[in-house]
Amino acid sequence: MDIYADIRALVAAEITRLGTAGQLPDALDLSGVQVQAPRDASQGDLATNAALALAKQARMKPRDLAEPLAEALTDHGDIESVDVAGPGFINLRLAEGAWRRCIPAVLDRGIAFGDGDIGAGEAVNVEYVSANPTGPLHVGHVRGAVFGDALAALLAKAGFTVTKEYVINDAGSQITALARSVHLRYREALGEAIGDIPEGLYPGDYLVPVGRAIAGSDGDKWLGVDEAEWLEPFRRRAVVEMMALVREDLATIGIVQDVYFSENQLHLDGRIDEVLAGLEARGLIYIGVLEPPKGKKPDDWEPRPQTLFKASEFGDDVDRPLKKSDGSYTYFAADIAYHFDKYKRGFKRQIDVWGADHGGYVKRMRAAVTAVSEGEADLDVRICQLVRLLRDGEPAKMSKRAGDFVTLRQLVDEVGRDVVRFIMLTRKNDAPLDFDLARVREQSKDNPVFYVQYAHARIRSVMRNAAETFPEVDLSPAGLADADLARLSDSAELDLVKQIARWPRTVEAAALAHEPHRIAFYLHDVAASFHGLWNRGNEDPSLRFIIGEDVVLTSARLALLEAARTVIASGLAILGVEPAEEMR
RNA sequence: GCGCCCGUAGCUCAGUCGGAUAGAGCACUUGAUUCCUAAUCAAGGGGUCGCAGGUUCGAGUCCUGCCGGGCGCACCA
Repeated sequence: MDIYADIRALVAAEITRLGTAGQLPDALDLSGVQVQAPRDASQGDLATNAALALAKQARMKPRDLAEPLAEALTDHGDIESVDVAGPGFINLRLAEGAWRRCIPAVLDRGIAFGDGDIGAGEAVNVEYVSANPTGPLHVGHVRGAVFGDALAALLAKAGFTVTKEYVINDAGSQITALARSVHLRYREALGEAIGDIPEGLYPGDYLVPVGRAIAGSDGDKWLGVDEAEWLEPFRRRAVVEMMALVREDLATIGIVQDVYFSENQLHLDGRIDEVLAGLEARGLIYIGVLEPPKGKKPDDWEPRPQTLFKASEFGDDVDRPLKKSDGSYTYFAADIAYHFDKYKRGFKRQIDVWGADHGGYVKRMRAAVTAVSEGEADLDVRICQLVRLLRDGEPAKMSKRAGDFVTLRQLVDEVGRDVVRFIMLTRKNDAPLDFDLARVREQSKDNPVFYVQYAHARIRSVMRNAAETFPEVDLSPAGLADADLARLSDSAELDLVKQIARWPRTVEAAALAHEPHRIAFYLHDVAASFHGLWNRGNEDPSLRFIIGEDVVLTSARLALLEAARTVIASGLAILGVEPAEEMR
């Protein structure tokens, strides 16, 4: 149940009814009508902008529209009072009982409370991480990984059918460099002194076991033979090994994707030719010469005829090359084929999660998706800005075992998986993020992970104690659902009830905006309400949760706490963070 | 030079498809422990929402221009 949606439906029904009855214009477009909580709670529980939103098309003054509507709403049982305020807002105060009804609903549904249906089962593809398979994941990958994973979970909760995908860039020249690096390590494993790793190859120690493994399985069969012979097998073997490494890394922060898609397969299957032929047939490809970039002309720039895609017809600034000067495909061409493949697999909604350094690539990719799907598919690209690693406010220094970067694993080893995931989601994706290794391990409210976890653990603790006080009472969610909730009458208690009631709407809004960080902020707010309620008991013992001589009151309060705990667990599940049972 | 993103309290940031008197944490001041971790809470002060125009009943939010910062900028992936 979503009380916001219920009241909006009620408002819409009344407008329609008044239209039919001739008191308001008929057949108004109600799409702009919203019901939301006013910023200032003294104005009421809920407010609707209906009169303001409809004034123009109804050709009426907002207040003239608001009056009859307010009058009509007064009759509804859940609505205690109605008044018209400001330019034409209709402020509603709901009966306390209407709010309290969400508590048994939460207890009944558990963490499924908040599951929505705005997705209506529609297929969405979320592609994230997609790091080049040339080594372990590093901190630069983590934010996108966590963001994409949480976004996928959020969309699933909102009722979309989500596929989580990783595209393996296993076709480019960096894989050739990787294969050569592995071959060096292979020779090393067979006893050769290889000296320093040459410039342009991958120096990281993580390739040592790969070379050793090949030496173990294949012996010396790749020694002293032409590169032409060993290169392809080494490329394949190296990619397999690196992807195993990547998946292990992802598993440490709880990420398992549904599809790992090989870009190389697109080349092998001739799918790039295919999609380009389609574009060519529609006149969207031509041979042309691009202008040099203004203000920053590369030294070796020369006019060069290339195969170009008319990206500028679909909103990009210039047309984009599909083939390199040697005639081979650009990465962009492969990416077009890849996104076309997703479209053919049924994804009209596609989301790509990229790092900040790919910002300049967004327009052309969106243009290409529009072109190949003939406007049927929509691609949203979410750019994750950089993460600055700090320690007590200073740039963090960590040993860099894997070449020249800090790995995901080092980060997880130091602060733990839940902290990594939560902190990465405490900022909008398009804002830079400071990750302070010292602060996130503090057990204080400076640390939002701790703060939310603590709220959950505290509620668990209350439940354990209540079970000792009332051993004969059924304190399970099902048992508490029958509690006499009319006993919840303190304003701080009702505030928490109202916050819990906002959960379904929070999920819906965050999913539509593709903004999982809103979940993290909501959870922080719920935790704050709970901690506040707790401390009310310090000031006034009659507001404590466990009242030894009053099992009915205690049950009502425990029902509220269990609902709050459930919503926190429900939100943490989206973020991929374990709810804590106790803090030690 | 061009494109994208960001600019909100001293600091770090929220801000609901445009809504009412712009919010939270930190820091500062003051206060609160018989429940169940004070690992928390309550109260107070603190703002030209970068600047200037525009759109409209209404703009932190949308549009245009400028200022400041980040990222990117033929054929790399």
